[in-house]
Amino acid sequence: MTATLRDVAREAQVDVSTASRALNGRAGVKKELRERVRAVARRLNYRPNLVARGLVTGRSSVIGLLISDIRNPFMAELARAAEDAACRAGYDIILCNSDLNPAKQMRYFLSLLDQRVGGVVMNSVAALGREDRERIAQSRIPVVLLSRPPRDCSFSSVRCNNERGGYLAGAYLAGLGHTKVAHLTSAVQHPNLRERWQGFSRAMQQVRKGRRPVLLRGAHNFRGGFEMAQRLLEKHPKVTAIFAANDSIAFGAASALHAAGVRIPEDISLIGFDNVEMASIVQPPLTTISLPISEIGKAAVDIIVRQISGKDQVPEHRTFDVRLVERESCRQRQR
Amino acid sequence: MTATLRDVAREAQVDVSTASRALNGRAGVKKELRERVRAVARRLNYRPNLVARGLVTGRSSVIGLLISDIRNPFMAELARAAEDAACRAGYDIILCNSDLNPAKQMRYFLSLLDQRVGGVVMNSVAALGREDRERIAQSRIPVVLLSRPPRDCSFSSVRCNNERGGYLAGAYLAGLGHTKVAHLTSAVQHPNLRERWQGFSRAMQQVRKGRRPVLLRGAHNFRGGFEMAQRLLEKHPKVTAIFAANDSIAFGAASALHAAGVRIPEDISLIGFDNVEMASIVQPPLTTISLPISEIGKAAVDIIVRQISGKDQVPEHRTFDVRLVERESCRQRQR
DNA sequence: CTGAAAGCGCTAACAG
DNA sequence: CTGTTAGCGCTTTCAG
Repeated sequence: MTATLRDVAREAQVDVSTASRALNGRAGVKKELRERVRAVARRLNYRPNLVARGLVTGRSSVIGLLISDIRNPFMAELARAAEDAACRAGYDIILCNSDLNPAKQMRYFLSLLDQRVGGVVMNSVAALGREDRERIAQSRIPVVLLSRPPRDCSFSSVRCNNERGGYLAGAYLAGLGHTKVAHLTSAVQHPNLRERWQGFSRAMQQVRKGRRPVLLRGAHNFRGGFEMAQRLLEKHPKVTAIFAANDSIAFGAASALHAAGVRIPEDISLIGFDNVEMASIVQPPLTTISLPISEIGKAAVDIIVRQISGKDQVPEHRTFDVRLVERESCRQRQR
Repeated sequence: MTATLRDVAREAQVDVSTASRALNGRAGVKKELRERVRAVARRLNYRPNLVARGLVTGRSSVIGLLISDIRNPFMAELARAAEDAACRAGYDIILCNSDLNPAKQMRYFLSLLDQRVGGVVMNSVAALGREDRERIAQSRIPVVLLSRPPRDCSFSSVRCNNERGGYLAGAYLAGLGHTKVAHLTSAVQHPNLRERWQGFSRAMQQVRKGRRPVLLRGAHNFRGGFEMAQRLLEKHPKVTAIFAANDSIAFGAASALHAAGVRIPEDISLIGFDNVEMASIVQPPLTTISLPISEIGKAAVDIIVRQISGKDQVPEHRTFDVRLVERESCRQRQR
């Protein structure tokens, strides 16, 4: 059905190897021949079979993107930027949703290996056992983590300064006079989330009268935020400010608060993390910690691409800065 | 580095063909041998090279998902469902964002062909020229459109009843007494969006005093909705209700309205389309047309999988029903 | 039931 | 500069 290199070669009356060279623009092909081959290829609608090429060259033109859940707007933005960068570099992206489930994550990684992807951008390997981590390292393909990498490991990483982001959130709330605060985060032990919590705690410890924040764990999505806020209202009614570990959690919390007749920011202040597009449009607009999501996605793919083509397999690490975006979901604590 | 079938065969002291049969569970291998081969494979961490397998069998285990933009929450939900279904069937998903740009769309389709994907789920081919459509059809791989297919074409399709959805929105607004209404939709001539508009128009024509709705076109995303609403306020200040062609547009419009001091639903009623998760959490919660997004994504992949494995290449068409979800963004028109 | 041989479509030495 | 040869890792006839 679809024309092969042999068809082109036969039609142009040259050998397949010559046709290959001509089409790939490799040096050492007479101009006239190259033109002829290219003309035939165009006429036959020839398209190179990347599967075959990958088999012989040993390198594929596919990159795996193994994330928690594409429905998380943060991940969608990141995936979009990653896909754009990959496309520009001539790569395709295979999308996998792990829900941060370790078993699922490992299964997906192996299946990406089966597809002989050139590299993988993935959330984190913190939840995986030593053996699995070893297995990933042994695969010898470039891996970029979207979180702080474990010590002495061969993976690259791209992330934001989570600790500082958490600190900014805490300092901001403390500055508004809030002493009884809560942090809504995930049940999963993800480095990014842990660091946010650490930064937040550090900020709260620095203020006098600062009590230890209430820590609630649940699913790190809209529903989880909703449920955690409900629990919070029931068990810790004195809390005057909430720091959500990401914007999705914040949205869920806002929804629960609203349903319970608790006003934001009059009754409770709310601050998020990520600054996804939606943060600016919910009512009230969400004060949150902003990070360059697209740049992170792009940087991750760029590292993979560089490591695939170059031979420098030295891991690269990039940390992006964060900043607080003040909108309308927080205010001075009322006496 | 990674063990090959030959390694397994040598280690198990059988021929590669026997090893292949044993591992693939094909009939006609003595039990004892099969066990031995499998044991060796496990010991060597053998994983089949799907690229090589695809080359010889001619069928790949990858499906292309060629959509407008994964950042659209509707698409993210659909992609997630599609990926889940694909994974269950042993397929991987390659993600491509076309922005509905015809040239980009075609480029991506061809690049998916280069990867020898087994099939493609894509938005629509309406924007493509005849020649490109022909090219897609000639590829002979199963294609599922997420919109009404052009007549006499060989593609399958999965979609919702857009016309009815538009009609429901129109009838609802008319029932609330709105006669001066506007429709905010995309500049792109997408069948889904056109059908929504047609249904909406039909509903408005049925009411007495119903004027022709104002029709505004822009980007079918948050920003587009924002800009269209601004234009609307400036040029058509008398409008009392807005039907947005999708929820993202509605969110953008809500934001612009809010920024201009126009209240929803007191001053203007707003209804969306898609019922993405966010619709229930914005303030006020968005009244919208609901469709089974996940089922659509799953159905699309299921059709591809069925057509790849079975030999029935007859196109399949599925239409899902819609319903109106009444929340708080619309109210009776005030005199 | 198992092995030998051919070949998927392509690239990459190596000769000429 | 071009053709010849070999082979990537796997499946699949075809013999034995």
